[in-house]
This record gives sequence, structure tokens and C-alpha cells, in this order.
Amino acid sequence: MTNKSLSNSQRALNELRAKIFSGELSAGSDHLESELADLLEMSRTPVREAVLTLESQGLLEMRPRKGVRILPLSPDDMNEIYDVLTELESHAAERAAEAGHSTEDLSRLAQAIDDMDAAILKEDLDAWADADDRFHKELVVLGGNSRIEAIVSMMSDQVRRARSTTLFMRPLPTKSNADHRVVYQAIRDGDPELARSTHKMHRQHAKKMLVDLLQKHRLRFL
Amino acid sequence: MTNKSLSNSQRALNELRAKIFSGELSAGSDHLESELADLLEMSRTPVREAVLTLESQGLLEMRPRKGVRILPLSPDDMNEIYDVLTELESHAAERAAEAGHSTEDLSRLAQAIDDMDAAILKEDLDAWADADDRFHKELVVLGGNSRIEAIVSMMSDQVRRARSTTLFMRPLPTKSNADHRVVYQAIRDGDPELARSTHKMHRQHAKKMLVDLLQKHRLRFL
DNA sequence: GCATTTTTTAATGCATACGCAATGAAATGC
DNA sequence: GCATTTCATTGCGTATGCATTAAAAAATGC
Repeated sequence: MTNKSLSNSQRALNELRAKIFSGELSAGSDHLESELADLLEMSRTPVREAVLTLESQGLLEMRPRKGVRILPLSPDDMNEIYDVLTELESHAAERAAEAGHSTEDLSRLAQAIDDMDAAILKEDLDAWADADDRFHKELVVLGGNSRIEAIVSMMSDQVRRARSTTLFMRPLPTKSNADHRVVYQAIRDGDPELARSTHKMHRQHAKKMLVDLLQKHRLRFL
Repeated sequence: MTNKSLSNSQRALNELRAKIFSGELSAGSDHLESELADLLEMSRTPVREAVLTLESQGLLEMRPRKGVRILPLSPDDMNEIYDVLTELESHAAERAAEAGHSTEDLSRLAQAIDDMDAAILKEDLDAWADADDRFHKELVVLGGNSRIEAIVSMMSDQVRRARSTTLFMRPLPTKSNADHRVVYQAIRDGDPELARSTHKMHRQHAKKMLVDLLQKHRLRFL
């Protein structure tokens, strides 16, 4: 049986996050605390606590008397976020390569890469995105810095909502996995500099692709 | 007139932060919500909100029924934090150098460097630390990424409390300013790679010095 | 004595109530 | 009509009370 006892403020946190990612609470929309409380069928107190946490994670903004606003993402925001991800993930890749991980340790990474290949063959973008998430997440875990894990996870969350839009605008990421394999091998073979530089290029490329895409489609906010 | 109306939860945030930095709430100590509420002369509600925010910033931890625990810093934590600072500040330095700032734009940076020199002459460590903070803060501002600003500020806060201890254990930072000047000049002269690499070395050196110091003094927690 | 159960205690999570202040509407003056 | 003031509304910040339940203390059995 799945744990049924979960505090209301925890539930509020989970459900609000889910509703933000799913778009049920859309970017730029405003919501009164009491409205959210009604929606989640609890009092304002736990909702406020959840909202406060989500605000500190950059997903929304509390504006007294105007309501809670789900933050939209501009191309500038994308640039900022990707720059943070680039730096911290590249560092993680370097550290992971220094750590001398066994092939066993790297199995999740390998699995994610295989899954991406499979997803591309089937042209299943959602499955690809899921595997890509797992790759980046595991890479950071292997880097062994829990703060980097937390920050990267936060930044990834900030772009997560927008991805449902961008994912289907972009070309099939057929080339992307070549980079992943190089990073994987560099980590396995203990080549920190290669792991870092390859991953850095990979992320910089992704950033450019994404921002160009937004520009091309004249999307000023997501 | 300074703004006198400040919500209680804002006041709680400010005052709790101050008390953590000053050591009045010491690392590892536990405090009940009601105890903090009494201390700040307000009800538990705004205290809880402030505590929630501070938790998300990594300064403390809420442990139901055991109280709010001010988080101690281990040498491992220091390593993690300095690695994040190293990566993100170096990136900021690189970006600042790319941005083509005028000498005017860089005046705060120059001022901070001068102040550090003056502080060292007077052997005033508190003044030095203050100027050093300003240098690093301004560097990140010049980098132009608001998320990096926020993250760096958060990480700096996490080590701030510990610095009151380490500051007086370490040798006078007489050499440190040479690095700062190189970074400054690289930014002014538009040499991103030099700005980045110099600052990165600077931070790596600081990390090593600090961690060695803790080891030498057998300080497992701060 | 020591382990186990029962009872007591009290900190928290949350609902609720309410005053204040900000916002928009209505009224007033020009 | 337009600007300004007054008024009404209502969302938020905060205090308060209470049920829950984890932890401590006491009681019981061996």
C-alpha cells in the first residue's frame, strides 16, 4: 500500500507542482490563496506554506492582493537557466570522471542512453524527454555534490513546464545521444577534461537551439 | 525615514538570519517554534513561514517534534559550497569580461579592492571580510545572471556563520588581492578567458586553504 | 533490574477568525 | 466630463485554539 498519510502542506506542494507542470495552472495566471485552497480542498494555511516553498524555488511569485502568479519564462530566463545548468553539470561530469566509477555505478547512465536511442527510433518524444532527464539527473548524482543536485533539480523544474511546448517544435534530437555517449565513456575511462568539455558543449548547443527556436516562433513567453 | 512597516514574517526572516549569522542561534542547536515565537515576540505563524523559507535556503532544518535545527557545516559541506561558488563566479567573471563594461561600471569592484588593501594594512579582518564580500557580490552582479546572483548569495550565506570562526584562524590574506586585481583588469580589458581562469584558481585556492585549516584544527563541524 | 506496555505530555499541523489595508467603486466637487 | 475624495469590499497577515500523534515517563510484568 502506498503511504496514504501525507501532510496537507506536503500534498499541496506535490499537487501544485504537478498542476504547474501539466499546465493546469498556466504561466502568467493569477490565483488567490483561497482559490487554491478550495481547489485542493484544504484551508489556506497549508496552501500558503506550499506556495511559499514554490516561490523560493522560482516557480511562482506571491503578489499580495493580486494573487499567486505562475511565473512565465522569457528567452532571457532560458539563457540564465541553461547557463547555470551548463556550468554545474559540466562540473559534475568532471567530478564523476575523477571519481573512478565502476561500469556498475554507471548502469543508470548507460540505461538512459539506450532508452533515448530506443525512444528516437520509435519517435516517442515523451519517452525521450524522460530518459534525457534521467541521464542528466544521474550525471549530477555521480558528481557527488548534493547542493549541485538540488540546484540543478530546481533549474530543471523551472524549464519543465515550457518543455511540453518546445519539445514538439524542435527537430528530433538524433545527434544528441552521440554527446551523451562521449560523456559516458569519458567518465568510465576517467577523463575529466573530456567529460567536462563535451558536456559543456552539449549544453551550450542545447541552449542555442532552444533560444533560436523561441526566436523563430516569436515566443516571448512560455 | 526608513520604512518602519515590515510584516512580521519579514521581520522574523531578517532577525532569525541575523541571529544565525551572529551565532546567537548556534550551529547544531534545536529550537521549538514556540520558543522562537517568544523570542521574536510574535505568534508561531509568521515564525513558521520564516523558518520554512530559511529551510529552503539551507540554513536550518525543520524536524517535527525535535525543533528547528540550525545546520552545522562540515568540511564536506565547505567543499560542496566552494565548488558551486567557484563554478558560478568564474562564469560570472567570464561574462562580465565579455560585456564590455566601462571603468565607471567597475567602480564598485575597484572600490572593494582598494578597501581590502586598506583593511589589510590596518589588519582589520572584519573590514577585509566585508570588502571581500562586496567584491564577490559585485562580480556576480556584473555577470548579469540573476539566478547566479541568487544562488551565490544563498551559498555565501551558508558559509557566513562559519567565517566568524575561520576568519581569525587563517593567515592574513595579503596575497588574495593580487588575484582580485587580475580579475578586475581582465574584465576591464575584455579578456573573458583570463577573468574566468584567474577567478577559478582564486576560489580553488581559497577552498583548499579553508579545508586544510579545518583539518589542521580538527574542526569537524562549525 | 530489565523489557514491555500504558499513560501522560506537549509540539506540531491545520482550521478558523478577524483586523488592517489595499483596491476598485461610488460619490462629490469643479 | 474629469479629477478627487469617500466608501465598500475583500484578500492577506497573523493570532488563536484544537486534534493528532510522536516522544517521554510511568507502570507493569517477568
